[in-house]
Parts: sequence; structure tokens; C-alpha cells
Amino acid sequence: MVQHRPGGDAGAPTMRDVAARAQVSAMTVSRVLKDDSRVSEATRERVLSAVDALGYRRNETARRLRLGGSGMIGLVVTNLANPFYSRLALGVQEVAYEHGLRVLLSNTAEQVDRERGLVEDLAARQVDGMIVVPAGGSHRHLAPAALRGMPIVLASRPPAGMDADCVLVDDFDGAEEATGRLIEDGHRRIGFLGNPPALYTGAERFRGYWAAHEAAGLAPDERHVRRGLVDVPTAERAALDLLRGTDAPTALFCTNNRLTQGAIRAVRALGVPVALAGFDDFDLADVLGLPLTIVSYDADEIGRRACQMLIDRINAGPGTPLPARRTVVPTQVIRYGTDPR
Amino acid sequence: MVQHRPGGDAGAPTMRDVAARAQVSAMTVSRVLKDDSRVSEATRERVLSAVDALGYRRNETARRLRLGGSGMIGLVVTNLANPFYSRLALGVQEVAYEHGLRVLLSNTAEQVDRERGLVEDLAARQVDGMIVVPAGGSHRHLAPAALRGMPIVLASRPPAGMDADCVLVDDFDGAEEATGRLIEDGHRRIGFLGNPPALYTGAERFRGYWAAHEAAGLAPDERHVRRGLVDVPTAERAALDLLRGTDAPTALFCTNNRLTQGAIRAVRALGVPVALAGFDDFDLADVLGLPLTIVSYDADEIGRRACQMLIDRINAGPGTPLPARRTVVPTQVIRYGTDPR
DNA sequence: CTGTTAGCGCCTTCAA
DNA sequence: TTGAAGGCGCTAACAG
Repeated sequence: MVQHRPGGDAGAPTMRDVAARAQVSAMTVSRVLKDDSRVSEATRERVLSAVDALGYRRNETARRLRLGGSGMIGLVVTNLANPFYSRLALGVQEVAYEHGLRVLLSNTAEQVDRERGLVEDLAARQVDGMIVVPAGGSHRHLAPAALRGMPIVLASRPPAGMDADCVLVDDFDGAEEATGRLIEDGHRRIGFLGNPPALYTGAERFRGYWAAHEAAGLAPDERHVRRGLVDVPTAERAALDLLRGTDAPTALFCTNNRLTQGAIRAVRALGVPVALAGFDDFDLADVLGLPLTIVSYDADEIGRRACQMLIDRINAGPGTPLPARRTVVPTQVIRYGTDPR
Repeated sequence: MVQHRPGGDAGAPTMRDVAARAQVSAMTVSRVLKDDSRVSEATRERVLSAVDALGYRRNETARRLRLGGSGMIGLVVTNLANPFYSRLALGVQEVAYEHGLRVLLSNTAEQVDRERGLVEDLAARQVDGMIVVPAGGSHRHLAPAALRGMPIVLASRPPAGMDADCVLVDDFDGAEEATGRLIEDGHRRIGFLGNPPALYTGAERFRGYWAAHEAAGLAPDERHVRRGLVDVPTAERAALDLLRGTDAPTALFCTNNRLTQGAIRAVRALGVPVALAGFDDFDLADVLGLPLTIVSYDADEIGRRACQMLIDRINAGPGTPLPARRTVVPTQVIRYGTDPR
């Protein structure tokens, strides 16, 4: 814990100090700082030079206490080390900054109780609203009731057991299209490396994978499906396992960047000509020299839309219960190394 | 701008409400919430159940106004889209969270005036301190005087024209060692792809590159030095240019991940056996099948150290002007694909 | 155009 | 163990 009382601004001048020096009331100083027009040019200048002389800086904490709110929004992500979420955070930043809002950022490391605590703390800090990438299955602590109507937008995963604004990726479509491409290429045994099905993205992407097969009059071989994978090593092992088995798949579909990486390692290790498809574009995908079908989407855009949606909700005011809105960011399929060297 | 007054907590219960319901004074509620021992068990329980019944949540803004400070630290980075800075941010988060501090994150996009404004705003918001990756050459607006003694730690780039705590990477050593390895491998024409020399990292890494040559009794060929590169395309062009020239280098040293990427593209495009070395490890570096010498370091650790340093400074209090400290995070050289398939 | 009053919600100080 | 008073720094509402 921080022990001493923070003293960076100890003894900092207040509005009264400025007022005294400029020989006006604190109210006048307040007006000048707010660009209130009803101040004579003469006093305005006197005030500003007093501000300058004292190095005065308005105390936002006090101001916000008086006005309500905080001029901040909360952003809670599950894993900032994942480029996906840092890009999302950047998108949120951008829009927030344009609107004069600051971003209070927290990382949950996928721990629901930590998320609960952070959200609670954000509310206590009077954030004007928050954007959350929900960690667990239950989102009850994010419900409007729990937050007393504080505006909230969920990103990347939809609300479960509650109603709220959210911004999603077109998980189903992306998975279906990418899998479809593999089928068009003639693949008939396409393995599936998936994250936990309890996660929305996991379930949707699996649905897409399945639907692509059905649309082609095919059925995936359940033995080629591995779900619940969480990182590169587990994905690599699963991929090795699939590729070494009998009737090994000729292609693999992976539901996220870490799983794709694991699959790449496996394919490289075995030196077999297996086609890979997966979510999330990554640097140097094109120079790997592997046949790679990537489902790409704009992570910044998710952040930007979430933030805009949040601001709309904030501006609507508490009296206007807009129905919950949902927006879906499209995916785009990119093909690399179809002409492998 | 946000138009309506934030109303998430409009009409939220206050301490007085809780007090009334529990039939005690607001002071007693405050004591209970603070775990003050001098409250009888009976009243404590009555208060807590009133808190529960009303869904009361202490208003941190008001609390902080009274106490001073904010329980927040500011973090200002240049580019959150760069994994380096998002990892740094994650490290800061971790330590801050352990100490009950929240992180107010901003992105400057390398714009000094934006940095100035953000820092000013953080100060106005009474942050307990801030960690800044300074964007430009001049850091005068970050000087203790400008911030009235607010604790500040610079990360990744040292203070210029002022004195302040900072956490750096061992840029010189890393560059020297990696370049040295190339020389040991027998390379005598090693090209240099560098970021702007005005940046500290750019200058230091160039020094290291040069020093490695001198240590081996060699001198780099100035014609093989390209500096001021800022992104993948510029680096790629520079690399192509060097590799197509007469007496083309047999190896290239790159000062950061983007430049290394550009070099990789160039090498792949030309299909020439050029060894590459560069700062910043990246995913799949090992499966590229290229001879790659990487200077790696723990970006999270920079964030953790910076945050710890900041907290120390905060705890020291304004009365204790510790001398500015500087800590250097070590680098580690990793070799990939020295046995290319 | 400018000032006075009052209070945002909380906590420190002092008194009971 | 509890409460009353006062004020952190600022600004809305109302004078003048």
C-alpha cells in the first residue's frame, strides 16, 4: 500500500489564491477558467496572469465532486499482453481522447473475482461509464442493477444472463468462410483446434466451422476436433497428436492466434504439407511460406465502436433507457502462401 | 464532448443515508468502512447491513478530495500498438494493482504537445505519480518544477535536460553483443538499419554496433549504415537498397522489431543468405528458418520496475528528495535458425 | 459583469 | 464508543 499521503501537490495554490492575487472572487476565476463569456477582458487578463504567476492548476478532483462524474471511463480487459486487447485499448483511447475523456485501464488476467473487484472500484471512482471484456461465464455483477444504471459496453463477448450494449466480432461468419475455403481447396479432413467452448468466441467459431461442412454436405470427423486449448504449447501438442494419428487431417482450423502458432510449430516440426486456417492476423504471416488462411478483423475498430457506443449511452443520460444495442465488426479472410515456395 | 451530466450514480445513497438507516452518525459509518477498531460490534453490523440494503458504495472522489491524492498513477506511452509498450503497461498494471493503485493510461502517438497536455491533465487529476515514455527530445515539461514535485519515472528513454528517475534497457550492451556475434561468425560487412538517431535508443544501439566493430579491430562501412527508419516499409526499402548494392553486406543489424521485420521481408524477397540481428524478440522467430540473432529483454519488467520505483518515490514523501535513480534492465541474446533447414 | 452563499460526500479534529 | 462541527476545492444558483 502507498503509505505517505501523496504530496506532489502539497501546498499547491487554489482558486482562492489566484483570486486573491488577481483581486477578484474565486467565482470569477472559475468563470475565466471555464471560458465563461460574462467576464470583462480586463479582469480575465488579470486572472490569467495570476494563474500564470502562481503556476495554478485547477483541481479536477474537487471540480468533479461538484459536477458529478469524473471525465474518465473504465476499461477492463482480460489480457493486455495479447495484441488483440492492446489494439482494442488503443481504439478506445483514440475515441475517448477526442471526447476529452481519460481511460482508467485494468487487466483481469481472466479472473472473474478480480473483474468484479475492479468493476466495483471503477464505479466507486465515479467513472462516467465502462467498457469490459468479460472474463467469466456469469456477468451478473455487470448488470445495470448492480451498477445502478452506470453505462456499460461489453466488448468481444456478449452479455450472458443480462442485457447490455456490446460490440462483437463476426466469429461465426469468419470461421465459416475460412473453413469453406479449405473445403473449396479440396480438403475433406479438416481438424479443429479450439479454445474453451464455454467462451462465446469458442462456441461461435466452432459453429462456423461446423456450418461450413454442412453447407458442403460434409460432416467433420469428431476425432479431429480438439477444444479447450488455451495456449501455444497445448495447441502444439494437440496438433501433433492429430497429425500423427491415422486418417490425419490435411488441414487445421484454429480459433485464435495462439492456437495457430501452436499448429504452425507442429506443422514445421513434422514437415508435412498441411494447410492452416485460423483467426487473428499476425506479423510476418506472409513470409512464413506456409499455406495460411487467416480470418482478420480490425481490433482497433472494436475499441473505437465500443467507446462511441459508450459515449452515446452516457450522453443519452440516465433518463433515457435506450434498448441495448449490438454491433458486429466484420471479418475478412486473407490467404497467404497459397503459392508456397 | 460529453454533453449530459453523467448520471450513472445519480441519486446514489450517501454515507448520510446509510447513517440514517443504521441510526448512527455518518462518522460511524465512515469508521466502519475504514475498519476503524473503535466501533462496537453491534453498531458495526447494523451499519454493514444498512450498507448492504442500500447498495451503498463509498464515493472515492469525495474521499480523495478530503484525503489528497487519488489512488491513481498516470501512465503515458508513445504507442500502445507496439507490443513492447503494451507489455510495459501490463507490468505497470501488475505492480500498481498489488499496491491498490489504479492506472490512468494515455497514448501520445509520439506527439510531444499531446504528451504535454496529457501530463498536465494527469497532474490536474491529482494522480499520485506518473510513468512516462517521453516522446520528444525535450522533457522540460516533465521536470519536477513543472510538476510541482509530483513523482515521475521515465521509462525506456532517459531524461533530457532534467533529472528524474528512469528505467532503461541495456541498449548499448545488447547491440554490442549481437553485433559481436555476427563478427564472430565471420561477417565483415554488417549493415545497420536504425531508427532516428535523435532517439536515445537509436543512438545507444548505434554506439553498441560501432563498439563491437572497434573491439574486433574493424570499422563499419558508412555506406552500409541507414538511420532514421521508422517502420517496416522504410526498413524494407533500405535493406533492399543495401543488399542490391556493390559490396553488399552479408549481415544486417536492426535496432527494433519493425526494422527487423522489414529486413526479413527484403531477405526473403531477394532469397539471399543474409544473417540478421536485431532488437526485440517476436513470436515465431524460431520457425522462420532464417539465421536470426535477437536481442531480447523483458518489457514487463521495465514496467514493473518503473512502477516500483514510482511507488518508492511516492512513499518517500515530498519532504525526502531522494537523488534521481536509474536502473537498467539487462538484455539477452538469442540465436534462431543458426542451423537453418 | 461580479460577488455571496451554499453544498457536492467524505474525513480529521475535537468534544462528549 | 460515538457525535458535531468544519472544511478539502470547486461551482450552480442566486443576488446585486
